[in-house]
Amino acid sequence: MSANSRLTIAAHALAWISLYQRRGHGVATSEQIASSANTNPVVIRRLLGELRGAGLVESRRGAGAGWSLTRELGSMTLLDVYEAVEPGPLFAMHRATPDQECVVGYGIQPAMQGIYEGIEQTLRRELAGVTLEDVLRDVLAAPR
Amino acid sequence: MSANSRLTIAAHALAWISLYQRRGHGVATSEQIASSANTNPVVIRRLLGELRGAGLVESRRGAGAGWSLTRELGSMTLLDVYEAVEPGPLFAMHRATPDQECVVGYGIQPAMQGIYEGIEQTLRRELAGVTLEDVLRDVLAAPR
DNA sequence: GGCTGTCGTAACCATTACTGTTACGACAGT
DNA sequence: ACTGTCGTAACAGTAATGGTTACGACAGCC
Repeated sequence: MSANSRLTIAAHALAWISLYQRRGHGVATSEQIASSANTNPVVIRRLLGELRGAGLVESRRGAGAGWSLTRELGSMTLLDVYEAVEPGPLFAMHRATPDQECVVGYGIQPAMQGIYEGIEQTLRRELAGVTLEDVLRDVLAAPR
Repeated sequence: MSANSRLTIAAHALAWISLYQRRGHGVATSEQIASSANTNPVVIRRLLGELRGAGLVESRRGAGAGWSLTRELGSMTLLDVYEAVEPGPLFAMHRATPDQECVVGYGIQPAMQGIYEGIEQTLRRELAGVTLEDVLRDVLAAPR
C-alpha cells in the first residue's frame, strides 16, 4: 500500500510540543521538532501547516516565533490528525471504469464502495478512540 | 496514503471467475478478466499469481489454459485477498530513527507501534467479516 | 529603524510503488 | 507440429513521499 509516516510524524510533533510546553518552555520551533524526529524542518512545517488548517495548532511568526497547541491533547484524537494529513480513501477503485456491458464490471464499483465505506467508518471509529494524551502517556511509559 | 486498486481488482477477478464458472463455462483467461476490469492481462496475471500463492486460485497452462477457484467464494474473505496482495503495514514509522536522547524520540515508536497494531487488528477483523460471496451478491444486486 | 530568528512556500531531486505495455519463452492440449 | 495461454522480465509513465535549498514575509527586540 506504500504506507507513509505522516500520521506518525504528526503525532510525534504534537506530543513534543505539548511536553515542551508542560516543562515551562515557550513555543516550539520546527527546527527543534525536526531534530527530535530526525527529519527536515520543512517537513515539519508542512505537516504542522496541515494541522493548523484543521485547527489543532497555531503558529506565530517573527522573532521568537514557533508552534503551540490550540487545545489540550486529551481533546485531540488520532482521527483529527488522520483527517488533517491523509486526504484520500483507503482503497481505490479501478483506474479506468470497468466494462459496463459486463455484469461484474457494472456492479463491482457500487458494491466495493459500499463495503469500503463500512470499513473506513470502523477505522475512523478506532482512530477516534485514541487521544493524543493517550499517545503521550504511552510515549512516557517506555522503559528506560 | 496513495491508495491503490489492488484489492478492488483482485475482488473483481474472483467474482468474475466465479460467475463465469457458475454459468457453465470452463476456466477463465486473464484476457477475459482484463477486458471486464478494463486493464491489461498482465496486470491480472500478476495479481492472480499472488492469489495463487495464497491458495485462493489455481492456473492451468497450455492450450485451453486459464484460472479457476480452489474453493467456494463463501469461504474466502476480503482479509484473505488483502493479505495476499497488500504486504506492508497500514502506517509507517519514521524513515530515520528519531533522536534517542529525546524523551519523545525515544518512546514514540513503541507507543505508535502498539496503537497501530490494535488498529490493524480491527481492520483485519472487519475485512474478515466480508466474504467474496457477499461481494458477488452485492455486485449482482446493482440496479439496472 | 534596523537586526534577527522563524515561519511560509516554492522549487527541485531521489526514491518508491503502481499501472500499463511489449515481448518472448514455457507449457499442454489437440 | 500447431495453437492459445500462462509466467515473467523489462521498460516507461505517473504519482506520492520525503529531503533539501533558497528566499521572501513577518514580528519582536535592541
